[in-house]
Amino acid sequence: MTAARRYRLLCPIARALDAVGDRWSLLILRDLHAGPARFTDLLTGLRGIASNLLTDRLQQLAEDGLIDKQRSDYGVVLYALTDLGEQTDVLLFELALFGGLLPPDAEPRRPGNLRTIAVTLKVACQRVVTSGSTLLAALQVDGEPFTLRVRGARVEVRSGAPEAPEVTLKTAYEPMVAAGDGRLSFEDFVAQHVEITAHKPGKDLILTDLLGRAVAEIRVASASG
Amino acid sequence: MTAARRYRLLCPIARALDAVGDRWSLLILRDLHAGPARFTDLLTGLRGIASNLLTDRLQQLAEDGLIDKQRSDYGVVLYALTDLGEQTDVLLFELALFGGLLPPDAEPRRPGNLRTIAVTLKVACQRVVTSGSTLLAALQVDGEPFTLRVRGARVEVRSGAPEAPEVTLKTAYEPMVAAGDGRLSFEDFVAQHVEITAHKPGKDLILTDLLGRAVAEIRVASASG
DNA sequence: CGGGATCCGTTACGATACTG
DNA sequence: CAGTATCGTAACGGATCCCG
Repeated sequence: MTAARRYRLLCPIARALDAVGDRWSLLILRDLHAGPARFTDLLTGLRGIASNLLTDRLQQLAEDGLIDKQRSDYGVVLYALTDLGEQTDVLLFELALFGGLLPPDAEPRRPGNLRTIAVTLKVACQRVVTSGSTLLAALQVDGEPFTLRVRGARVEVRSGAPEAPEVTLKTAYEPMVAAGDGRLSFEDFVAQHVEITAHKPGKDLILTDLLGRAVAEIRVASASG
Repeated sequence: MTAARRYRLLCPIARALDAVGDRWSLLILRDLHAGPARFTDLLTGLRGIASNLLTDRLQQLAEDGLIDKQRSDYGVVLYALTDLGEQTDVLLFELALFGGLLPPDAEPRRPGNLRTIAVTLKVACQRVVTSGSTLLAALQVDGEPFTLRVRGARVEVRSGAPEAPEVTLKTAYEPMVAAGDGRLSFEDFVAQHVEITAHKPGKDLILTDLLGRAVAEIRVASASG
């Protein structure tokens, strides 16, 4: 956001919006919660952002200290959340919670990738995880690989497949969102749209239990307004 | 937001932003959490919004079912949150929490009124209130009257003075925000910027205890990223 | 005076094309 | 792959005007 169009108020809500309030910014942060990403990952994932706008936003977010531009040994450019940027997770989750109350678009556009699911899934699981748990799961959503890791009371959801997963879960994006919105019960979701394979005994139950309580938590939080 | 500039994605975060993501919308909702407001209340409170934009935003928010336009007996037009609109409270609180981590502007502009404080104060108190409490407090922030009411486990913060307050608290806006941001300790805030009068014995202690725990909660939530 | 509507200059956005 | 450059269009900001 250029200086001219900032609110410049003392109110912390306005202050937050001056940093993340313009178009695309929150969606860029959302996708970065799935782990560091290349320019092109973001460009395709955001489905419709112009490349010059992506450049502008990335620079702005970097200026405000929310993201970092990294260049690996072989010249690969990666954008990653800073510690400050990580702290948008709960905020994004609350946005998702509120968005779930609104009717979905009649003919929504498909994003180029599904990094979009990472924050919401992470925070939802984080809220219900029991400390001391351990889990390393491979998720495949419409064929796209993600890693869900629980260590201690800490949950992590990242783009990309894990090395030696204890359990593998395959599902599809649309039913996932429908379950989160409450348009599809968790039981029907699992029965009809989930294929799960345990590589280590019992880990399949741990995963479905975690996901079930995460979805239940979303429903409770949505209803408690 | 016109149809052309909507994201139209399935992702609930994008869905939320399609409803509340354009400029001023979240700040309008923020101010409405202080209770129903007139067009002019919003116009002055938002400090710098153009009247045509306010009209546009109010219509859009009404279309999406977040607010209601009411006309009282004497033709006074009031805008109020719907039940759906009320549910933006936690979202706005999380924005405030995140904004508190960002450096405040060097020379912030003053809003025309202080409705801005209502949501944040309400949700912060809501999070720490002990069920069964009862309190009716008159707040005066820079001379502007607010009502803080606790009934059961329900907290309400509204613009305007209460009828028969059990306690009256006078303070100023800037130190309030500083205390919320953590730039000023709660003890210093109370000692230097708060004038409190109990009209019913003990209610002053109940109020300061509530506020103290609310501020502590904000600090904990901000640090736990 | 409250509650807007209209007009107009400026800025940001969106789409496409192009480059190291 | 990671952007830059250009350009038409839509949104914003400020001011003025209008009507009950």
